[in-house]
Amino acid sequence: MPSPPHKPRKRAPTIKDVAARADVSTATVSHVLNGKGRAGAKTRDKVMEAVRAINFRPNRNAASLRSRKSKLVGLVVPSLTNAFFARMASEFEQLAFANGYELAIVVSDEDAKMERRRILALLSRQLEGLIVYPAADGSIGDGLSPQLLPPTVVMDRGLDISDVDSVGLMNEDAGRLVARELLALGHHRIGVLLPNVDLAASRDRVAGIEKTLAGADPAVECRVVLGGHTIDGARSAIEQELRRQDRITALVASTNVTTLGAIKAIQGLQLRMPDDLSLIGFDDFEWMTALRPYVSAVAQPVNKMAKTGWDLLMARVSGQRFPIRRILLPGELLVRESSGRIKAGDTKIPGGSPE
Amino acid sequence: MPSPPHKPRKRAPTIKDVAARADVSTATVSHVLNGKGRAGAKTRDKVMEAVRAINFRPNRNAASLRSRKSKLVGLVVPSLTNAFFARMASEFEQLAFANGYELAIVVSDEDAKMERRRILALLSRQLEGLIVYPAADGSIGDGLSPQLLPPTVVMDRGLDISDVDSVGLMNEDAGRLVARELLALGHHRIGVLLPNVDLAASRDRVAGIEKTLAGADPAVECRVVLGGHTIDGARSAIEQELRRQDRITALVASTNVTTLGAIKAIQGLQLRMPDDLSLIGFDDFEWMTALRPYVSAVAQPVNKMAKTGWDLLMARVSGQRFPIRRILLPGELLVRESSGRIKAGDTKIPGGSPE
DNA sequence: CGTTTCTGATTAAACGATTTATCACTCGCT
DNA sequence: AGCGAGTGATAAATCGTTTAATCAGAAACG
Repeated sequence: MPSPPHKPRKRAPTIKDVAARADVSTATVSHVLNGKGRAGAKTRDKVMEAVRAINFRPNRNAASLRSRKSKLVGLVVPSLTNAFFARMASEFEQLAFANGYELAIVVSDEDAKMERRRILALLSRQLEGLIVYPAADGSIGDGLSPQLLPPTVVMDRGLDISDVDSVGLMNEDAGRLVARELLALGHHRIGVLLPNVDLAASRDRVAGIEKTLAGADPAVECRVVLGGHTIDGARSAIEQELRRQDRITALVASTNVTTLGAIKAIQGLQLRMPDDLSLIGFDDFEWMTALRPYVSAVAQPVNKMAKTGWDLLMARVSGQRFPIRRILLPGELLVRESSGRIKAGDTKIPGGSPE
Repeated sequence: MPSPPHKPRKRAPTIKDVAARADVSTATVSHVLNGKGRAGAKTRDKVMEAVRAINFRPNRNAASLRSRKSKLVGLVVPSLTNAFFARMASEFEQLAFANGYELAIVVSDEDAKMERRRILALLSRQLEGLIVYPAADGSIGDGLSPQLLPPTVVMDRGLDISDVDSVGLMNEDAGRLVARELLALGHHRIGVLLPNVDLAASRDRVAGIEKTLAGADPAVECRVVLGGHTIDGARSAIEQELRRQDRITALVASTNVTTLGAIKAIQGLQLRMPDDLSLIGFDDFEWMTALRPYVSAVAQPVNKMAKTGWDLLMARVSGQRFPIRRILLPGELLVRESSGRIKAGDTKIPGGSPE
């Protein structure tokens, strides 16, 4: 048997080691490293030299303890397998690092209780700021008092939470955009597939759609279907609707998950887009270009949203005081291949028309 | 102008506050909370009561400082927008939380220098363990000495790094699987699309393919194409090959990114799968079911990989000593719609098999 | 009853940084 | 020469926990 590798793993050098080697006090080392106090040019060099020589890296736990600055911000997302949140997490991670912070990412799994536990765990690390995509609207962490939290920015959903800044999409406007497009294409039975009614974002998107449809000249029917947070859940939920004799002529999916679920359902029933049914989804990812048809969707300004949220958070973290800010960014409707004019004799049972 | 919200943000309660309220020493509180020392039933109750009353949450920075246990493990991934890594991150996050740890996720952006910087930043948080998907093979963090690192598990790539445990796919076997399938289908000009030659994982997959093809009875041509780490990069790289007169009859894409790139290229050139070209990719995600055709691929045992890596790491973290372990898990070839027999007229090889 | 053993709880010293207050010294100025 | 201001560096307290070392008292024992 090969002998186990001998790992010395000697204790990491501390600021004292640096001080000793540079023949100065630890205070001086700290000052040099953080550029705080005054320091002469040659001592500065001595210190830096020593730091390099023994490969010193300050223990951030100790630093945080004393300075009360953790250089840590938390990010709570409902899921990382959802490409949208993964993308957002990626954006925030970049921003954090670029600003000398670290990002602690936790996953709430779309569950408020879990969200609470995760946030509490984060809290014990003394984060300076928190970015949350709440699992449910109305509160953070199932009723966690904002008093207990560091400066917080709520993203995308839960804009109705009081006392916290938030950044989101102009959801109602996005809904309007989609509805208008569909009306222009002549659709008159429109379905809306959303995860559930607990999330303001989806609710608002639906509201935008409904309000627009309500004013339509020839009356337009609007059917709302709840699909949950999984692709297959959404698929089976909408499948029922698509099997109806008088099925909808167009479908709006209010999230990327429901969009994927809708596509699966549509494909499973051998319906063709946009001939048999128009589909407009939400969110846009590079890999979606591989889908046939290339699905029309409302794209969110992912980059700008992250930047806006981050800047807002940093403003608070740095102690600026200003009234609660609620920033909404516009979505962009990308008309692609899955939406189009309704066919003349539209109500037809799946069975396929010849080309 | 509305007045800014008045945030008191009073200092968080400390263990001293608990001690005072329960009328015991801080040591006792600590003992009760961590179940370490001896504690009487009634004092235990008093303490817990006090903890609840003032809503005490221990400052983990202080705890880590003293106990030298950070309850933190780091995860380094090349990207979070790549669904595979996002999925893995998600798995590890679950595992970490379930075991009372927190996961610090950092993104190296496929760049060794960046990987180094990120790891160093993590290190200052005193992590107990590190899980890395190296950006490049042969070393962690562009030559970071394992001596400086906490217990580390290298995932998926870089199995040739000495002195660290690792978990990966049986890449060469996976390559063999794919090659055999393609041979069985009668293909004789096979392309392989991989990001680059710097990563052992892809190299091994290719090696498996090449070795298998080398032994084929009627000689089989194998063309290797480098596509980089982006979908569009892969797309344009393979497009050239697909435009050739004597283009390949089957293509293997060694990662999910190159798979997507290949699909885009194939669609762009109006080629049909599997009639004009067979495609077998790597990685399997739920949303891929929305792709037409549903692409054949080698699926990695994501769940088991994460679990294996985590357990290995925890074993090291808990101080167990054993020889370096390199664990390889088998991939599973999922034959779906994008791969099939070559069309009869396509081959000009004498003696072509007629079915 | 005296001694030992256990039990439950405390005291006080870390842990590794930051920060406040202070100090010694050099200049510049009257 | 005397004094105030400015510079560069330091000593020591501190952050909120954990933990090693004790300690007082009760129970057990001969």
